[in-house]
Amino acid sequence: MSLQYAVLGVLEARPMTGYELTQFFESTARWVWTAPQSQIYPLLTKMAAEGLIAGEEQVRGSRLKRTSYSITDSGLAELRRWLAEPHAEPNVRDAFLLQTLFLDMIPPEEAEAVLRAHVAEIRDRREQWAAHRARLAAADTPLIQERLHRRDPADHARIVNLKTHVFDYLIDSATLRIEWAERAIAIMGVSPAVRH
Amino acid sequence: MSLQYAVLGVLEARPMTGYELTQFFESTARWVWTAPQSQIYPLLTKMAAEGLIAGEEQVRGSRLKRTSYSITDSGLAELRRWLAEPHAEPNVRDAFLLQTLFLDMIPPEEAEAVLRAHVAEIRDRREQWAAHRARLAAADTPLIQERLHRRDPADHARIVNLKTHVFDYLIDSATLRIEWAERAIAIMGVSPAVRH
DNA sequence: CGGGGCATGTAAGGGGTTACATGATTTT
DNA sequence: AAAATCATGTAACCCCTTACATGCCCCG
Repeated sequence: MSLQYAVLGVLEARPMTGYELTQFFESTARWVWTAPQSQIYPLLTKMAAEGLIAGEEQVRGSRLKRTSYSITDSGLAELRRWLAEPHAEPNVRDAFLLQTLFLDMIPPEEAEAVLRAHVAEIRDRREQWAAHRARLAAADTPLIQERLHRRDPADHARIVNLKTHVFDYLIDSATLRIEWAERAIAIMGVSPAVRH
Repeated sequence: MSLQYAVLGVLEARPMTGYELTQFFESTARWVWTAPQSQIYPLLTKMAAEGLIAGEEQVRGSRLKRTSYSITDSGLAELRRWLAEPHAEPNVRDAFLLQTLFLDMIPPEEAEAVLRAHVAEIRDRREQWAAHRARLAAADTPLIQERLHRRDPADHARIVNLKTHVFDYLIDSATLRIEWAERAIAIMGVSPAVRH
C-alpha cells in the first residue's frame, strides 16, 4: 500500500485536507503516483484511526466542515521505517510491450499507427514531466517551498537535486521509449528507407 | 484485461493446456507479463465460454484428464482487433521513484543501501532479459520455432527482430534505471568524490 | 512406495477504477 | 440566480496476490 506512504510524504511538507490531497494526487503527484478521490478519503479515515495522521476539523462559512490532516510523530516514524527498507520490484506487466510483441499479426500500416499513437502520448507526458522538473529545479512550487522552509538551508540543494533527479528519470525513460518505438516502426518495415 | 490477449497471443503459436500456460507465464513470459496459476484456469474457462478458445480434453494414463486449448477464428479476430487499437498508457505508479523522492528524510547511509539493493535487483533482471534476448535472436526457443513454422519464411527475420526488439527495450530500460540509481547515490552525497 | 512433477481448482483479501450521490460556498 | 468550485462520501466491479486443497502419474 504505497499510497499511504505517498500521503505521509506529502503531509510531511504541510497539513492538507482530503480535498487538497485529491487535487494533488490527480494533478502534480499524478506524474509519480496517481490516486483518485475515492481512494483518498477512506485511506485518510483509516490512517487517522491508526494514529499516523491527525485530523483537525475546521469550519468554513456557516456550516461547511473540512478536516485538515497533519502527520503525527508516529506517522513520520512509520514513513522513515518504510523509506529505509528495500522493496521488491513489482512484476513486469507492460501492455504496450505485449502489444508490440504480436504486432506482426496485423498489417504493417495498422501496426505503425499504433506505434505512432504511443509515441505521441509519451511525448505529451514527457513535456509535462519536463515542465514540472523545471519548476522543481527553481524551487518554484508551493509545496517544495514549504518543505524546504523547515529544513537546514545547507541541505536545500541536495533535496531539490534529488527531486529533480526523479523527474530526470521519468523524462529519460520517456525518451528511451519514444526512440525505441520509432525503431520498432523501422523494423515493421513500412518505411521504404529501411527496406533499402 | 491484457492477460486475455497475452494468452491469445501465446496460443496463436500452438495449443497449450492450462498447466503449460501457467508454466509459461511464471517463467518466460514473466519478463513481459506475469500471471499466477490462480488467474490462468478461471480465465481459460471464461474464454472458452466466450468462444475465443476451444478446449479439447485429453486423457493421460488411465484417468488423468487435461484440456488442451487452441485459439479459434473468433479468438484470432479478437486478438487482431485488440492489436490494431491504440491503448491509453496506464497511470504512473512507481513505488521506487516514490521512495527516492523522500530519501532525504533518512540518513544517507540507509538511503544508499536502499538504492544499492535496487541496483542489484535490476541487474539480475537485466541478465535474464539478456539471456532470453539471445535465445530469441537465435530463434532458439520451442515456441518461436513453432510460431515461425506456419509463417512465410520471408517474414521470419522481421518477426524475430520485432520480438528481440522488445527485449532490447527491457534491457535498455534496466540499464537506464541502474545508471540513474547510481547517480542518485552520488546526489545523496555519501560518496566523498562528489562532495569534492 | 515415496517424492517430485503434472494438473486443476477455489477462497479471501487488497488495491484500483468508474460511477453515483449530496450539499455548501464562492464567483460570475 | 446560475455555474463553478469546495468538500466528502459510497458502491460495484475488476484484477492481482497469497494461500489452501486435491489427486494422479512417473521415476527411482
